[in-house]
Amino acid sequence: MHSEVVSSRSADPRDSRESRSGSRSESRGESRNGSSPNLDAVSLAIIEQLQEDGRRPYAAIGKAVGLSEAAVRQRVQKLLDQGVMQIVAVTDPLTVGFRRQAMVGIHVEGDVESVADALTGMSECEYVVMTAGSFDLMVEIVCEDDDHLLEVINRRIRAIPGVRSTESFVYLKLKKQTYMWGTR
Amino acid sequence: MHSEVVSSRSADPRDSRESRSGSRSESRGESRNGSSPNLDAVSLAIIEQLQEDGRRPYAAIGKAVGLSEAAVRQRVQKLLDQGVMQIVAVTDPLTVGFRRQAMVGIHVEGDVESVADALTGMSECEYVVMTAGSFDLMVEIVCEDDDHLLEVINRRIRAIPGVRSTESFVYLKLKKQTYMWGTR
DNA sequence: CGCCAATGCTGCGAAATCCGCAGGCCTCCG
DNA sequence: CGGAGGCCTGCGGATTTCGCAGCATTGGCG
Repeated sequence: MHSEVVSSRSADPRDSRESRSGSRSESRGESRNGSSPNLDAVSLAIIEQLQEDGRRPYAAIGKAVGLSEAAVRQRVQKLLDQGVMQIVAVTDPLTVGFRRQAMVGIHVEGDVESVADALTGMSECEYVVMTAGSFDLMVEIVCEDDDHLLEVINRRIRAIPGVRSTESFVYLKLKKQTYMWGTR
Repeated sequence: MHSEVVSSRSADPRDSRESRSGSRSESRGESRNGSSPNLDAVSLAIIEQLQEDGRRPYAAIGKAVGLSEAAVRQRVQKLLDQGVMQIVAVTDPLTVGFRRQAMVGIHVEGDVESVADALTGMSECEYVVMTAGSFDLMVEIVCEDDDHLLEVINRRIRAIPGVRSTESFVYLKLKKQTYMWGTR
């Protein structure tokens, strides 16, 4: 994702160091079944606990999964360091002042990845994915208002070399947004 | 990396309701459609801190935003209760065993919302949004493998009454995924 | 104007949690 | 056999969380 994994301990405000774990390359992962690092049932259970409440105490998690507090702490730290998991605050864009969202499908000529990289650098792009199908790229955009949205799509995205054409899907209503995979 | 997992803490997280007093916060809250959160600059700064590290201690946050520990704690609790924010673990689907993702555009005849509701009930649908444009709905799907994906798209989604046709965009590579709304 | 209720911040002990570290088991090789 | 590495437990001490009482500000109202 290009962003960083946050470390959890700290107690020091400027301790925002991040751990670099490859993470960018394993999305290539086609490896049948063997790709997953060390995710046993216990780690999965820990993740599940933290999906319910990212601030749940280690001791409570340990009781739920059958491990000591220290063991849970070590596992969580490892999952964070490895980039398998992040513990973050997620918000509803509408409630924090972004009133226009859109999905944009993009047709590319030439190198798709370079276009994707350019999009990745734009702060308004929350989500950039290379796809198979009639679009080469799909991008989710979060803007403050219509003017902002127009400017991003027409001036910025279409100005990227290699972008042949775009098609926009303005959000009318967000019906569902979860982050619960791994718990099914 | 990509993706994530989350889930709400306790009761309904989507409890988006507004506070009655239309407080005139100088930030970007703004009402307009009813959901006006009273988000001032300080709450935004708190959210920003928690987007970097969901487990950051209240005292550290307070030092960063200029508030006491107790005040930060009260604000965070309120943001959680109001459903403005969630603190959760997010994971990379690939590392948790989901190897196929796709965005599906859907053409609907008849009532769009009822189709959307049906999709919302499917656990494989992580993201359901009603859009303006050539698709009426866009859905993100997370599956374990190709068979699973095929079954979801061809058997389940197309079986929903009102679905006229679908177009799939299988993910080749996820380039970016952030949760930084409200921090720009 | 004064009063009252509501809101939001601070400060402060007590309780709970986090954190580092010292072992104790295992397993895996050389 | 011996040692290195991985993972767990247990344990104090430092830190953080939690609940509550005070205080200041704001807005409604007679």
